[in-house]
Amino acid sequence: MPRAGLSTGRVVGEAAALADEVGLDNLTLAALAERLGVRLPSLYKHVDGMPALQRELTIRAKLEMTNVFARATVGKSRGDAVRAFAIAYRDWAKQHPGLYAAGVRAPRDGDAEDQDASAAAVEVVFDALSGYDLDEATTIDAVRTLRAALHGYIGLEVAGGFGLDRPLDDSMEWMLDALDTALSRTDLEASG
Amino acid sequence: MPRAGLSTGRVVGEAAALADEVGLDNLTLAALAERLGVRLPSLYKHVDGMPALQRELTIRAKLEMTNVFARATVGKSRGDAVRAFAIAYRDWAKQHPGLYAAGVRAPRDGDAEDQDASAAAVEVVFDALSGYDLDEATTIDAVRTLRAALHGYIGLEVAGGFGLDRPLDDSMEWMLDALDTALSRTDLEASG
DNA sequence: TCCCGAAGCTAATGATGTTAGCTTTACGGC
DNA sequence: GCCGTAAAGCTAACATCATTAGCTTCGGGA
Repeated sequence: MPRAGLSTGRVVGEAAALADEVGLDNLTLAALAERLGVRLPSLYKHVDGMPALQRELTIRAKLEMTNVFARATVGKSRGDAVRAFAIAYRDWAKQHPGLYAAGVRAPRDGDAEDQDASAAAVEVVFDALSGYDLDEATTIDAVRTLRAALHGYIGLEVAGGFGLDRPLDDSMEWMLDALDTALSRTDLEASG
Repeated sequence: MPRAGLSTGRVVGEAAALADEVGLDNLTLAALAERLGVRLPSLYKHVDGMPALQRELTIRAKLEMTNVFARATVGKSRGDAVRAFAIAYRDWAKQHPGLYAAGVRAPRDGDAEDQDASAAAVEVVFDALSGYDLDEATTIDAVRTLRAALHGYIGLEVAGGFGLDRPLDDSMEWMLDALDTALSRTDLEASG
């Protein structure tokens, strides 16, 4: 009988694909093993159990998001950067719902690799807002607001929480306009 | 041996308390039964399994939130109403993290009771924003934005996703100011 | 060629959710 | 006050899942 030829990377990759299909909550080692054509305990040669697999997914998600969002916002600033970031964020989250769910988990204390991945992802948001010339405190406020708005919007959207009769794109556009308005106001105040 | 004297209400109530303590993801019928001083299968006399229990929690959460938020915003309007709503929202979510997590789940198609509870909760947000005199489409945009901003903020906050060196209250305040600014701007445009 | 490490397997264990069917309690009707 | 019945709670059994232990075998490097 030939070997399956697994590796940690392949196991995590298939786990991500499976999570996108059935939801992160329904990701199970049993289904993952079957998908890989292998018995369940064999997975332990590549991944140290379910909690460790979830952690791997979290880190992979953060790294991918960092890349995608950085590429989407490069060369843009202010409102353009915010819009490009928002659209990339939403598209990626909808294409990878399981991995996205893994990506919004906070690192555990002392987990340096996860902490680094998180910091890099937040850094992209900082960069996207750098064109507004905000002071330090306001920048943090704005980064938190943008992250919260997008995270909440996506969360409610994929959960089906928006039942009202109006296109979701339009409301997202209004939300981004509102943020741009607030940022420009702060910008003027700070420089005036 | 005397009876435990359970009821559906008591079971769901203890489930909510347990979920708040250990997290909704870690809520288990086994622990719930032990907490109630009863064997696990006995729970099935009052609740129709784990999925049904989660649904009960979802509905209970929406009803409670509707009451709390309505009471918090009564007699207030515009920025005051938005602030009061936001504070009540955040306080309640932090006091009831498990129940809150259950409360942000969308109803399943055809589940009239859950749909009604959801509609009532959204209605409170509409009422809170009524003082801005927005047109219908803008109202929907604003309701979605406010819900998304708060849901995202709470989600990131309880997940420990905000690692930066600035008080969380201050950033929330900035976010609410930004929204108020946007709403007042729209207000002026619409009436000017 | 040999050999050793890693890949994958079987077997066993414990936790959980679920169903079936039994016993017993408590309450309402007589 | 008694008695029958519906509901409450129980034991037993089973399926699924995660995890650990220990075995077998493949495959590349000395």
